Amino acid sequence: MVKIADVAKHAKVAPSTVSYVLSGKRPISPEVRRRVEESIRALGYQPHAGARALASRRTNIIALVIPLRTGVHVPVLMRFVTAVTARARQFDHDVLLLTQGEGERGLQRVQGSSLADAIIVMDDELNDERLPLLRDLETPAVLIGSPRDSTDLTCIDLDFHAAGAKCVAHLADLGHRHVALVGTTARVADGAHAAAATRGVEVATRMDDHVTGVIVQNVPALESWLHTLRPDVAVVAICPDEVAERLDLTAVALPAEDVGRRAVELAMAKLDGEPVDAETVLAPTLTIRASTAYSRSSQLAE
Amino acid sequence: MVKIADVAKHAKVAPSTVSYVLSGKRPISPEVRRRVEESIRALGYQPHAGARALASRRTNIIALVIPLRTGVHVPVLMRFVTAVTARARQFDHDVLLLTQGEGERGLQRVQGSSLADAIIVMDDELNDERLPLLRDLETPAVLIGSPRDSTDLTCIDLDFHAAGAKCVAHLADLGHRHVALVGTTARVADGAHAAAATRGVEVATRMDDHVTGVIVQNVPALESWLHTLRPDVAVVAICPDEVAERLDLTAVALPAEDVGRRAVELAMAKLDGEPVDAETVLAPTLTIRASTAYSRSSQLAE
DNA sequence: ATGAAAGCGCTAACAA
DNA sequence: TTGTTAGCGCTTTCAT
Repeated sequence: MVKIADVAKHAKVAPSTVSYVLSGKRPISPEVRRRVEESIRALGYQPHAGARALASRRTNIIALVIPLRTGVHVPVLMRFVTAVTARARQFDHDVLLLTQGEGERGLQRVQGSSLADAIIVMDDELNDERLPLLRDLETPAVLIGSPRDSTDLTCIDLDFHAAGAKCVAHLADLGHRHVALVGTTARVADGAHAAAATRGVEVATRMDDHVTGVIVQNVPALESWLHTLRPDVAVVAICPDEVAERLDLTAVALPAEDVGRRAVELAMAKLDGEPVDAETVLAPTLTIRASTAYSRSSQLAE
Repeated sequence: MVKIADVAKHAKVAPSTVSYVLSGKRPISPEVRRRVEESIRALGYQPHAGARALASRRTNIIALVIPLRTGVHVPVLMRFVTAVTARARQFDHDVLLLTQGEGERGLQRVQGSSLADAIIVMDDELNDERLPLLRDLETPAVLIGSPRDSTDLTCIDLDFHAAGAKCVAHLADLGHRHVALVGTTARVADGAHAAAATRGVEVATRMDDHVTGVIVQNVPALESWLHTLRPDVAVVAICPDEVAERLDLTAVALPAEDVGRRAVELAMAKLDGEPVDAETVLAPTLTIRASTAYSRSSQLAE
């Protein structure tokens, strides 16, 4: 194994100089830098992660905790994961994968044994039992999801309130005046009601004959129900992109890549001691598909 | 941070004794063991991963490289991943997730910086560019998949030869005498032909009027084709469980959990210096569903 | 701008 | 059965 001392000898400098060339933590003369970099290349030197972690108290590892509950949409989960690992690499970090199965103990282990510089916890389960623990963690932590109370946390998620509003706005634009909310969470409903109030749209609590448009969440579970809808009822969904695509649904997608990236950025910011918002929220994007292809007004005109 | 010296002091023993209690690498008197364990609990001691890695040259981390090509069935991939992490934990190891995007460099980095004790590479791409590198790796490596040449490797996969044979046998049992192979790999085809020879079954290279049963692989791509088949043609598939379930197909499933588990076991065995086979192959299991619900003979009898 | 040297927290000889 | 101690390879003061 080639170690820093070997490089130092080869470049005729002190080991610390090699270290500083690598870390950039102090000025190095061009000549020395050149020699050191040359030696590193020549010898194929790669710093020992453990030694580095021990001396610097940085592991260059991010722990990522993923949920394995039934009900999580696996392809979306996977997109989160790959987005996180890709972004982490850009910060010269690797990703340690923990599964929910380990629960709190996983977090404690990571923290206790200094396995990671930061922890990203994915979960949309609003009242997670690990939330208190997450608040007390020394290790910088970022939560992907929207807990009821984000105090002392760093959270990132889609702006579900805005998403609800956007869905209503779209239906309103098409001329719909009576819409129903199906399977929507509180935040989406709030957003929908807020938008409805300003747009003169009535929000029904359940389907009735006046309803000409519906906003649905949790589409996978409602798929068969959707098929029972009259074809002239407009549907706007809040669901994974692929599901929306498959069913040709106008929808606000969960921006998995964005969320994953931002989660890493937040984690790194915290690690650098920068202040970050407790709640980061991503603007929704609505993609129009067949389920709202025809406007209410044109239907009326027909 | 509580360190081993703190525990040692608290338990009135030497640091090394604490270390040995933890590792079990030398006999400890019951009394001392009790005291040490008590102190560990009282102080909430957790060994520093980096320090441990530096001193013992073991990281207790397994690197897992997953493919992200389009075409990989994500749910199955995820089942591999969770199976690997779960089994790894039972060996007191964590999982570092690398994505294929990094290619060879990822492997070199893991090895060069001593990030992991072992590497598991998932890939069914037969002629992977990383294969030569994998052969030369110092770090114990296990390949999930079936490369053309497994010399100097440790591979684990479903026994596709046996799977092909099993499919033919099942069709033969049902009275089929003319079967076709669709989308099958060489190994499956070999197994199918071998079984066909002993069972008096004709294997057609393409669909024709004599064919009463087909063996399909790569089902997702063939889904629409399957719908064009006459309903009395029996279908046996080699595909993920969930796909088979959704389409109600008699099938040999890819045993993701088993493969993941065994991959970890192989990696740990190699790490312990135990000799392992170059190729480990898992016996196929065939689940009977609607696509072969009626035997040929009973159809003829009708 | 560079070097020397003291640890980081742990494991594993080596001693007893 | 237990203790003492010399590193593991790196970072980071402290000197110069």
